[in-house]
Amino acid sequence: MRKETGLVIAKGTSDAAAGAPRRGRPRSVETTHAILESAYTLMAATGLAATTIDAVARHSNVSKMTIYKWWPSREALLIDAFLHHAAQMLPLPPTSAGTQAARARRHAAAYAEALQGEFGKVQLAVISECISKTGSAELFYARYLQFRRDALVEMIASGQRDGSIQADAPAEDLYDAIYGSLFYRYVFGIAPITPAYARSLVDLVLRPKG
Amino acid sequence: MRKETGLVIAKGTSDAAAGAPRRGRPRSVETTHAILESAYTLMAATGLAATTIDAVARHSNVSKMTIYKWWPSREALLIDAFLHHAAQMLPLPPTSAGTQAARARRHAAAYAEALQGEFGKVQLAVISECISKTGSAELFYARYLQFRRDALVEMIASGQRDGSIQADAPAEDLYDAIYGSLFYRYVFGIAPITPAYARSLVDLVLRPKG
Amino acid sequence: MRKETGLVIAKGTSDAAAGAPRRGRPRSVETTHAILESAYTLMAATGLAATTIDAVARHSNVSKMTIYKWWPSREALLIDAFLHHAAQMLPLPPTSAGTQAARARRHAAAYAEALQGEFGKVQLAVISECISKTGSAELFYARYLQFRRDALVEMIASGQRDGSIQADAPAEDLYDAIYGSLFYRYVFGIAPITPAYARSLVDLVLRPKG
Amino acid sequence: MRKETGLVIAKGTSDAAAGAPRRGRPRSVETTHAILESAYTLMAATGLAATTIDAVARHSNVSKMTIYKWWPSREALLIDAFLHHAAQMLPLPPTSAGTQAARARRHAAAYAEALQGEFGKVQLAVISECISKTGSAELFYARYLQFRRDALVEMIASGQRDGSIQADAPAEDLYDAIYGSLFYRYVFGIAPITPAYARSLVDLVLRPKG
DNA sequence: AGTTAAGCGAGACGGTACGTCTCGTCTTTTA
DNA sequence: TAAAAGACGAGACGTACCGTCTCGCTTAACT
Repeated sequence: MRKETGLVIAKGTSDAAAGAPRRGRPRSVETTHAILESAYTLMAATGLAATTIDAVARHSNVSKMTIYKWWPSREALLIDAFLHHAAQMLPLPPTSAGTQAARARRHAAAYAEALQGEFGKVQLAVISECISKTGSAELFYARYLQFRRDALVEMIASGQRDGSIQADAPAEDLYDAIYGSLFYRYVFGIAPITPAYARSLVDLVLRPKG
Repeated sequence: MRKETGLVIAKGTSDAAAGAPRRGRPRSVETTHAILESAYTLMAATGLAATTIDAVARHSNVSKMTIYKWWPSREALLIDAFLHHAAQMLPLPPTSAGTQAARARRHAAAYAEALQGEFGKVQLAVISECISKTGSAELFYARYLQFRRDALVEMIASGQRDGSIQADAPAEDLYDAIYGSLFYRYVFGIAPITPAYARSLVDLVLRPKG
Repeated sequence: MRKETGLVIAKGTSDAAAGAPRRGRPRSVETTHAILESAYTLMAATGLAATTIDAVARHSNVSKMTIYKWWPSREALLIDAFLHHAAQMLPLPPTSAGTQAARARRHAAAYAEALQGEFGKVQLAVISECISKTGSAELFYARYLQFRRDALVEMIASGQRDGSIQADAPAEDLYDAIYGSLFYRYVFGIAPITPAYARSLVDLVLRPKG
Repeated sequence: MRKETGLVIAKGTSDAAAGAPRRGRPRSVETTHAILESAYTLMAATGLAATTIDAVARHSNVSKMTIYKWWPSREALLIDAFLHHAAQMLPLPPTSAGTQAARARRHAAAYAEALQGEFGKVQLAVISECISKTGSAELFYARYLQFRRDALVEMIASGQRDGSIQADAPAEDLYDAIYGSLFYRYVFGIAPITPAYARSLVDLVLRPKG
């Protein structure tokens, strides 16, 4: 089992666990945690714009130098802070009972649920920061989304193979139609993203049997 | 009848055209244009982060005061600058020949085409700026997207009524599935947004007859 | 009797009274007064720094253009506003009874008295403004002080001739020693300028007989 | 024993020298010097009005923040810049040979000499700035003048005690009569302040024996 | 036990944008 | 033609954050 899914940008964190006991004073784990917690807290509480490096340093009682030492940029820190919290929050697609269509329905509903809380707000802020700095959210995709999307695409494909999902378009397209819809509505505030809507959307796109 | 579609944030722009000849020196049209053109040019050329109010003032030879007088915030200016250009670029859905499904297909393809150029880049930057400052892109939706979405939703509904579109979900959901997919893929850089993909997506979601 | 002692800088004021009935709308006397009154009021009430052209325009309900039309600069306006009020307030040296020394003593005491009120504050502000803009207060001297100094110097000289003033230095030097002392103490806030101090100073410098 | 005579406004300057080795990066001495030198240079060269914080920052290659960090206001900086230069330029009253009256004569002549150069111009500008901002030049007095005045007053009093100065008024009054005269003439540009005039003034006021 | 390498907090610093302010000029309409 | 109304360019104001830099103290591994 992997402890980290390769998502962490900060240098050194994994090295510490691995092999060679480095010379000098080892990196303080509490400090790293304090930074990430503070970053997440500030993002959630005061919004993205107010989550400056200075503010994180103040809130966590850590010097700016220490932050700059381990994270190359603001978006890197924000992504790490998001992952630090989100990893547990929105688990990978459930392997639980039911048809693949039912599982897809459950996952979409859970995601819709999560979007309505703090998670949605912070996620969007992080994505926005990536876009602002790099022109797109590819970094966020690579570090967080891709893994989840791949898993769900595979789930849909499997449903197509066993006949429980009747839509015959590429599974990627089906996934994007579902989660793209949810994301689109969320970003533009078109309507509240309810679990019910998520479920109806899955049925609309996947056309499950029965 | 108003010429503008309610998209302009800057105060007074529309009042000037309408009725009462105001007292005092009238607002300079060239100045307004210079500001908007400069803002768009800078957004496209140097990116959103470099498109500061100071930079726009420098580039357009306009004083900062004048900009702050007519636009309450940076995002307001950026949206206006975007609209100023985009209005012509991505016209409303065509009223041209063919079934409603064919017209929807054409519009989606045109949008996909546009996304690949400068337009897509700038649009995304503006949306991201809105999110950064206000927490969501509702402002962008209200000033730009809503009008277009409403028109296309009506087109889809009309296709459903005359039977050329077989999908029987609410037209809004169908629209969001199409354009949400395009947006999602674009934001996360999942794949190039080709006109072909846009057309296949329309067929997948709307299930046109024949 | 002279109405104005040639102190006014603003153009046109005297033309209005004199001869030729000019073409077009005549200059409004109330406007001129309103400007000067407002300028003085603001100087006394809010201090010199807050007495901007904009503030005067606002307070007097006169357009900025009108002020700029008649006064070439801020200090010109401030001097005029000061003269407008001060001319009556601190009259020329009294021609009343007593020896020249007694009259000098009385005038110095009256000046000391005046310095302690609003007059002192405004006068100093105007002088300071002249220095800030032109490097010295020569303009203030030429328009206000010189006339008064000349009169008093002559009074002292007359006292020297008739023997009531024993000091034998040039009368200018004696005048400057008295009023320079008062001014110096006032500017640097060394001590309150009391009439008693002014009188003792006159006696110290002039050494009157008896 | 402190080297400085309490004239410096900038915080921390003296603390650095004293005792406790402070934490963090120590304040840069070159930076402080560059700021003061630039401020003085600009005052002398371009006048007080042009000596803005921005201009000082540009000229000294120092960030505005750094200036604002150490000086609370423009006048504070200007006074410090003046003191920085003036301290050497116009030394305290000489302890050299001769009677007290002769020494007073020499000091007055030296002051008159200095007034005619750049020093007089800058000094007056600083005083004017104090008046503009605070209503009087008490700040300038407290930080610069008082110390010198006290020393000279004591010198005059000593001359009175040993009989070399015959004037029997309070020594403060005598000092103010001399330096007030010089200041008055200088401010209003009544006449050039020559060393000869200064010496004759000392004789007029102090009436030295012989 | 002493040395050495790195972690870390405190805080100075140059740079740059922020949003506000006043100045003095300019351009209209109204009287 | 005077005056009011108000747009405008210029540029200083004081603040904030950025990312870099010196310091000096602390902590552990290595000698």
